[in-house]
Amino acid sequence: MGPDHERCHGDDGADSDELEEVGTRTTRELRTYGTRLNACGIVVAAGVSKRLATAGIVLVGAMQPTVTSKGVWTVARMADVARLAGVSLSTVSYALSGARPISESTRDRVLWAVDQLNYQPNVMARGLAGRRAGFLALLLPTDEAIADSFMVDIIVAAAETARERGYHLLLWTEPAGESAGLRDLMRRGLIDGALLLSVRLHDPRVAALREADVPLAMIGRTQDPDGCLFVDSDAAQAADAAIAYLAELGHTTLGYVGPPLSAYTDGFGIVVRVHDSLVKSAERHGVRLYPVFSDLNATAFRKAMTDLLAEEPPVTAVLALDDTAVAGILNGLRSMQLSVPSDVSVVGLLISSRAAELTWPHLTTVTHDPRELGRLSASALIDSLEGVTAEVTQILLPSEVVERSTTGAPSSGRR
Amino acid sequence: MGPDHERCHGDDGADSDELEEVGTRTTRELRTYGTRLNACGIVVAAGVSKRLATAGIVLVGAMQPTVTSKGVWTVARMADVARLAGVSLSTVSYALSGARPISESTRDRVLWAVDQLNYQPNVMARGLAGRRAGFLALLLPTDEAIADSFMVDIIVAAAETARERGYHLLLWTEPAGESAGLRDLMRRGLIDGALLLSVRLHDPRVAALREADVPLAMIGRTQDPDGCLFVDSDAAQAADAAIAYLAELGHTTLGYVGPPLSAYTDGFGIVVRVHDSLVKSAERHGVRLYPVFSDLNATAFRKAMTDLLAEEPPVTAVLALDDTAVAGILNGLRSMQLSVPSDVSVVGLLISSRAAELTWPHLTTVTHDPRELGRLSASALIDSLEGVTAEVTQILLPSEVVERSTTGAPSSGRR
DNA sequence: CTACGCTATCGAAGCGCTTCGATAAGGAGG
DNA sequence: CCTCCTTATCGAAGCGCTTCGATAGCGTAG
Repeated sequence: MGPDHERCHGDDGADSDELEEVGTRTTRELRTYGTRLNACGIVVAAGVSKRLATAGIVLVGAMQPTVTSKGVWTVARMADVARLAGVSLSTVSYALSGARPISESTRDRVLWAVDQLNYQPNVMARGLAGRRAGFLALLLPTDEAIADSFMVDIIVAAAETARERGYHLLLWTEPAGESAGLRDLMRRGLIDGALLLSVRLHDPRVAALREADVPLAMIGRTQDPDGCLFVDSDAAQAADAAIAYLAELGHTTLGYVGPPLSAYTDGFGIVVRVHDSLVKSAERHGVRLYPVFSDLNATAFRKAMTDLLAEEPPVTAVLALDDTAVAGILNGLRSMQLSVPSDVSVVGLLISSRAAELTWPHLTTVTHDPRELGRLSASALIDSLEGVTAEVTQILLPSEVVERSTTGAPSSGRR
Repeated sequence: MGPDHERCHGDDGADSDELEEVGTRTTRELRTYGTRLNACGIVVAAGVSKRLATAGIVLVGAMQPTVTSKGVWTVARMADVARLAGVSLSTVSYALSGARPISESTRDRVLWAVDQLNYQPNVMARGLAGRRAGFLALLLPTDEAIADSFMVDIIVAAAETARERGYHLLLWTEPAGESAGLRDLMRRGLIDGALLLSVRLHDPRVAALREADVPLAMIGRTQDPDGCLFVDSDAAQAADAAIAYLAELGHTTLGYVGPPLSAYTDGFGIVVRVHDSLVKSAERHGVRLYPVFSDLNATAFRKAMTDLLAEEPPVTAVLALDDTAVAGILNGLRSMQLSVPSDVSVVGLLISSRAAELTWPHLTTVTHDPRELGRLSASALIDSLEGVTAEVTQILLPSEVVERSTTGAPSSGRR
């Protein structure tokens, strides 16, 4: 490793001169990846490039996907496939892309040759020549993130899905609210589409992408996502499920510890939607709901809990959205000598199981698999890119109650 | 959005026919990104492509980086820069890459033109023509991950660093232990180097990459990382710092709740190194250390704690490596009616602050900023790619004690 | 039997850049 | 004053693919 990979760049530049024609194909055509990947040679029927010889590579036989002992390997190009299949370059291209009809027999031969040579299309060449680049960007705001515990899962799932569908996932980080770098990215003709993480109600990235006509899928959604593809947690359904669950347990007075007011003004959609939905659901289910907004620190949480318990009647169950908030609430209750769930039940909304199991007692949550967010958004974006669906996919993921150890029936005689 | 971005692909194919020469440059040369990015036009002095006209775009003036109201924008190519600077294409290339000497005055003019046109080199073209692709792959095992709470931070930091240095970060997911997909990736001539996450002591990915001569940097390290670039947590130092810290508090009998034995046999380097280092450090500091291996579930953790407290004398402090383990231990202690830290102190090794603050009491940790892992590894890899350093960078990141609320002096009279 | 329209395939022209050999312009040495 | 170098710049040939127009072959209708 180290600087070694540069070694064979000191090319004497004379390699193609002393090479004879081999069939209809010059050795130049058969050139190796040696310039790029040191010690990688292509097999030539007769004549050994000086460069390869220098690199100590012995070339034998015809173009085969053989990997010799010394790490010498061959990289088949489309021309090799065409030759082996006995068709022209363009036929191979069409056979693989399906852009024009190719007879079944020809296609079979091409596919056979592809398989024989273990051919992998060169991404760069494809991107340069065609309209499709084969890249999706995953736009990741760097500064903060609400619902943070979902992040890794979303990312990994999106990457896996992209890969399965033949795309590459590019990670693009940028402070939330900016889109200058993103614009550059787009002008480089590099990406086919973008996946937006941590979408705000008014997200400048969306405008930038739409203006440049880069197809995009939001994970989350803006205030008015009309005509724009998105996959989001169904906040209304989750809120309703949570309230219904607590109501069923017998709770009639609930508290909701929401994020600090700044999260609302910053335009985190999920925060706003959960809040509104909780209020509506509480009404529908005939339970009282006291929402408070709390900063994300121990004192604030404790104050929030004190306030909620000072209501008349006091709350018997508390809901929270943020994983820090949940930990803080449990912490606050404990320091007030109240036990969970016998004194107060706690429910976390849209919290990953990873985080839920780091609390004690383990947190009852109303949530869905965060991987679905990554998987579905990538999938929908690719569908739209490839014209599989004519419609704009908009998905709201329903949540389920995962009962762990922070919830129970309200204590009858407390206070 | 949705299927819209495909609209102008229904190209009538007649656009270049009716266009006249403009200066020395045909309108063909000035072609737009319209095929790729619908509704993006390039400004032509005379003659409007039918395709652009159809898209409702009005073209005026000369090639300028103007972004008109309707989202019409121009994408400068190197030829545009060359023309504006009054030099040849190759001169621009050399001026930008520095591959050949270019006079200062010329370079200045080129840079001025680049700035004027807001030129961004096309990544695909550069990758195709040159030896440098401009991509780094971040190899992410999909199945599991020890030290999981570091993951997002590492990923984001690596992406940011790559971007700052002019590289793109590609996310490549693959089940740990496999490298077939990785091989394909490399044969596609797409990546310049790879960043390996969750490296095991014997990691097949390393062999695959080295065989293909793809430069790589490990985040973590294999058993024998000789000659290979890596950035890893300094397990020995962290272990020693933890032991020293507890010894200083007055603890003389410590427990270590290690991951299940399978983590050792699976070859997670960090697990093995922490274990060994703890044992050595304990000896050096003259304290007793009882290591136990525990499965990652509540019963197992409780059993582990029971065992440790049954030692004679019983342990007064417990160390753990995994964040689940830490939560489990705190949980177990609580269910045994023992309080933290007055009865038992708990220290987490290499646990992110995010996770540390989800526990209650907040966990004292011995750790470093996980972002450093991402930042330094990306940085070192790029340095080695660009030949900045001749040496092989191998970094062991030191940790610091972050005292939160789970540690204190041992209670004198317990039990 | 010829004209016509299809379909499957081919050839060639790029995509936007890097890189290599060639060349013009000076400077030094004879 | 001419030759030989050196240095800065240019021109052109690709990189490996997609795509467009052209063409050969064939079936069908006139």
